Amino acid sequence: MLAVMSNIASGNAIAAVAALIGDPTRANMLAALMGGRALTAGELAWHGGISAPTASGHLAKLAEAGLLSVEKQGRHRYYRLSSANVAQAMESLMALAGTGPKRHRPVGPKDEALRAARTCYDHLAGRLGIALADALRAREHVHLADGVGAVTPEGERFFREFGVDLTSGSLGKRPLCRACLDWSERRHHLAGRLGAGLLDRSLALGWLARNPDSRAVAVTAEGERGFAEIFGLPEHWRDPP
Amino acid sequence: MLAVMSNIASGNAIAAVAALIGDPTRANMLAALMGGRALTAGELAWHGGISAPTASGHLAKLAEAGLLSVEKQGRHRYYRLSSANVAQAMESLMALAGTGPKRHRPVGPKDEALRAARTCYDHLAGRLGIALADALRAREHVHLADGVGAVTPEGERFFREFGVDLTSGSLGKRPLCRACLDWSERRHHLAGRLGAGLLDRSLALGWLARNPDSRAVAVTAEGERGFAEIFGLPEHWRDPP
DNA sequence: TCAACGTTTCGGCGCAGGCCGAAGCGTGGG
DNA sequence: CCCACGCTTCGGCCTGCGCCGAAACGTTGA
Repeated sequence: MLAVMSNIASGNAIAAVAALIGDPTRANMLAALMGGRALTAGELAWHGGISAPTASGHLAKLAEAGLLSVEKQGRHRYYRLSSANVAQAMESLMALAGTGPKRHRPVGPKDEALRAARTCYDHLAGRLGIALADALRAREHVHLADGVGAVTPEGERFFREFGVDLTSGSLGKRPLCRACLDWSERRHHLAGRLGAGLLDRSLALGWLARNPDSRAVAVTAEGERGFAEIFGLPEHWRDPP
Repeated sequence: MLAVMSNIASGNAIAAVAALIGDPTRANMLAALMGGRALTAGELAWHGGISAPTASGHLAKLAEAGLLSVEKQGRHRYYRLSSANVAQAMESLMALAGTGPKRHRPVGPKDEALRAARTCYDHLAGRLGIALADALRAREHVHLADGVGAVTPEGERFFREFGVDLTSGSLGKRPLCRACLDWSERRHHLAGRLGAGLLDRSLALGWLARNPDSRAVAVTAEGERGFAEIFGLPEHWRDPP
C-alpha cells in the first residue's frame, strides 16, 4: 500500500511535466527553443500558431514548472530552455515518437536539411554531428566505445588548438563530453561542454551559419574546407547512411 | 513557412507521445513497469488505481503508440515496456520532475528503500548502483570520465569471471555500457548491456532480491559480503551522500 | 457443458483545460 | 507627454478525454 503510494507520487510528478510537453502548442514552442536561442513571447506565439494571450498562459506554466527561464529586456520577454536536461528529455521523446507503427515519411527538402545538419540545443546533430564524432574517434581525440566516450589527452590539446577551451567556465558543473542520441540518425553525437564548444567555435569561424527560421545549420565553403582539413571529415558526409 | 510546418509536425509527434505519458494514471502504470517485468492488465489497473475497463483503454493506447508490447498468455495479457528507449524517456522526465521549484520532500521509509537500491528498467539504480559504478571505476574495470564510460580490457576479463558475458547475444545492437542519470542521486550509474548483465547475475547469485511490490531491491547477506569482496564496495554505501 | 474469471467494447457522464476577445499594465519612441 | 507596442490578466465558450457500469468475448477449470 505504501509502495503504491510512493509509485503514485512519482508517477504524478512525471505526468505533470509530461503533460506540459504533451500539448501540441507547447511542444511546438519547446521545439522552436531547441535551437538553443532565446525567443520572445510573440515569436513563440507565432511558432505555436496561437494568439498572444494563449501563448502567455502556456509560457507561464512552462516557466513555473522550471522548463523555461525568462529574461526581461525592455518590453520584450525572452524565453529559453532552462537547462540541457530539458533538451535531453525532448530528444528522448523525439526518439520515441519515431518508433511508432507509423512508418511513412514524406521527406521534404526542409526535412532533408534538418537531417543533414542541425543544432540540438547547444551542440551539433544530424549527419554532420555524427560524421564529426566519427572523425574525432578515428583520430583518437575522443574515445568512443558503444556510444559513449571521453576526451583523450591528445584530444584536449587538439581542441585547445582549435579554439575550444574545455577547462574554463563552470568546470565540473556540466559533463564534458556526453553522448546524445540522434533523433534522425539513431546514433550518438557529441554533446556536453565539448559539443557546445565545437558548435560555438565553428559558428565564430564562419564554418557554419544558422538558419533563422529553423534548427538547420548550413556548412559554408570555408566550413567544408576546414572540417575536411582540420578534422579529416570525409567528403561524402552528407550522404545518407 | 515550410520550416514552420516542419517544426509543427515534429512538435505534434512529440506532443502525442508526451501526452500519453502525461496522464497520471498512465504514468503510474509506466512507472510500475519500470521494474522491467511484465505485468497483467489487472495488476496495472491496480497500480493506476482505476477500474479494469479504464485500464484496458489506456493500455491499448500505449501499445498502439509502441510504448508497450503485449503478450497473450492464457486469459492474461502481459504488458511490458517495449524498449529501453521508453525507460530512458521516463528517466529523463523524472530528472526534470525533480528540478521544479517545489523542494519539500516528505521522505517515507519506502521512498528511502527506493533511494538505496532499485531497478531502473533492467539495471541497478540508487545509491547501490552509483556505489558499484564508483567501485568499478576505482579498479579501472570501467573508464568513467565526466559521467560517461567504457569497459577496459581488464574489466572485460573481470566481468567474464563474474559471470557476465558481454560478447554474447545481439552484439552491437545495444550499447554495451551506457551512463544513465540517476533520478534520486543526480549522478550516473551503469546501464546498457553491462548494467543489465550485472543485475541479472547478482539476482542469479542470490546477492539481490526483488521486492514484488515495487522497484526496490534488497541486498542479501551474501550480497553484502560478495559486493564487498569481489567489487570492493565500501561498507557505508548505504549512507546518503 | 457450464460457471468463474480476466479482459475488452460500448454508451454516457462530467470536468479539466485550451482557446479567444476585451481590457489592463509597463516600456520605449516620437 | 502621449501614443504605440509587447505582454499579461480576466471572463466565458467549448471540445476532448478520463472515468465508470453494463454487457460481450475468450479462456480455464470443474
